[in-house]
Amino acid sequence: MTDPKTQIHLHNTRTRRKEPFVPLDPQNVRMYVCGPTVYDRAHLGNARPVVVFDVLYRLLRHVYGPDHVTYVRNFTDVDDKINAKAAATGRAIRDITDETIGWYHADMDALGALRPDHEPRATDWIGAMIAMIEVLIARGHAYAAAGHVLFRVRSYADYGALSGRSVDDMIAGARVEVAPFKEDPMDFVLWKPSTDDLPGWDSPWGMGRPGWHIECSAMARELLGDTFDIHGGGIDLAFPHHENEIAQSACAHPDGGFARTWMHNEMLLVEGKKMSKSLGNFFTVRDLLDQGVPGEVIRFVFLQTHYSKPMDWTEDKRAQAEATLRKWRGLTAGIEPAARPAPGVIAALCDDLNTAGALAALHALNDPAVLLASARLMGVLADGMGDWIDGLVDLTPLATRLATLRDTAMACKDFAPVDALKSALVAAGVEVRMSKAGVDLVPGPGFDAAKLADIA
RNA sequence: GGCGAGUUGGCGGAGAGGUUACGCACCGGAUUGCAAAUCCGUGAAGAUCGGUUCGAUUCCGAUACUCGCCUCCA
Repeated sequence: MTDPKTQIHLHNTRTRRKEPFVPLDPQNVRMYVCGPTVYDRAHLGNARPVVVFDVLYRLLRHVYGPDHVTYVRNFTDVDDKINAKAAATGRAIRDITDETIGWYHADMDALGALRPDHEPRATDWIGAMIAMIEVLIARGHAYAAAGHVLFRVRSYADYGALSGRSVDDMIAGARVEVAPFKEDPMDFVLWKPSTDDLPGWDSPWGMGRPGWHIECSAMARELLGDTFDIHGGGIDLAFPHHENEIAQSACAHPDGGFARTWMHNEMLLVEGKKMSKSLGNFFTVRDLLDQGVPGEVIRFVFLQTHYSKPMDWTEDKRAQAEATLRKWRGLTAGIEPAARPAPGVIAALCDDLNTAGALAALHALNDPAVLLASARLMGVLADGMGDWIDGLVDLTPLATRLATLRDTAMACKDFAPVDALKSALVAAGVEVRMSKAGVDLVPGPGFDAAKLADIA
């Protein structure tokens, strides 16, 4: 499967350049992506990194072999938002996080995203976090104060390198009150105390719970090692989350390089604004699925925009994506995929995951078997994702009826009955194709099976 | 205020220092009982102002606008 001529290039946030991707170990390419905090349904913006890094995962598996890629995506199941929901509903935290993880899996599966090789839950790795915090304290990079443990940003000279800012700049722009027990305003929490009504674990600093960033540092190290290839997530995580991860990992294990390539996807926009809870402009993946928008269509819309650019979700894009998929599903129906995807598609994906370019290359293909194989490399036209295309309605009887009416009309020159039936079918969203060969009925965009009942 | 990203034809959206991106829509033609689908074809672009160059939408620098991020709350 490995083709020595296939060279992947990726834009590295750390160096701000597009670089040739050279894995530390081609036998085990390692990628960590920041996953969700599981307190509610994933909104559409949460789905973008999932699809982006799913495409990367598929590409890496294609280039290095399916057994030579390790993909880790965490579940953050300890967080104050979860605590708040538990307090508000009276439900157990584990109950909430289990349910939310189930939703997440169902929704991301619907988008055709492969499950990562490991999906660690933060609460299963508290010990590793405590151990890492102890190392940081021992090495002088962290200090305990007032039941908290804080990371000493001044102890890490490169703090701010990823996001391109200096500690002094950040302090100058700071607009938040500073806790009195901090040595420096920029110091961030590694561990914080828990009261009896909050989830807590025993630690050298008393009952408490981890801060936001330490989980990823600890779990990435446990599952991927001190140094690994790719770390990904949304651009909004670059600061402070990833900056703090780097500080923690680099200071705890200075010999490891932590992640070599950092990749960040841009935000999903709605009406030109980032989709976020605080703006109230969000909707969930499940909302769309329930409205009848197939996961494959959502995925296709995502792929139309390069991951490094903001993407506006619009009804128009949804309709176009659906039309294209209908066309391709029709072209590839009953066809076996070719042995290899098209070189042009692979080349586009290897060029910093140019999914829009790859889609364009797909349009240029004229062999359905190659189209199918190439599309599947990107996670579309997959088996099991195309159920939406067929609907559950057999249109054959109506096609036969229309053909009979048409034959009669051709003889007697009265086309009114034919046109009446055709109009009804069109009104129900059916594409009517009449040719010398016969009549073909295909569910089109906006197909509504309920309206067929009136015809029958 | 600091840091980062973006600005391409009606819409979406790529690549490349000099030759048609592509998709959708539009228009013309073939085809059709009329359509649809399909096929063929035309037109249409790169925020503004400078610079480098024989030549820039593509490189460099400003300006404008848009978006994102800026310590436990997010």
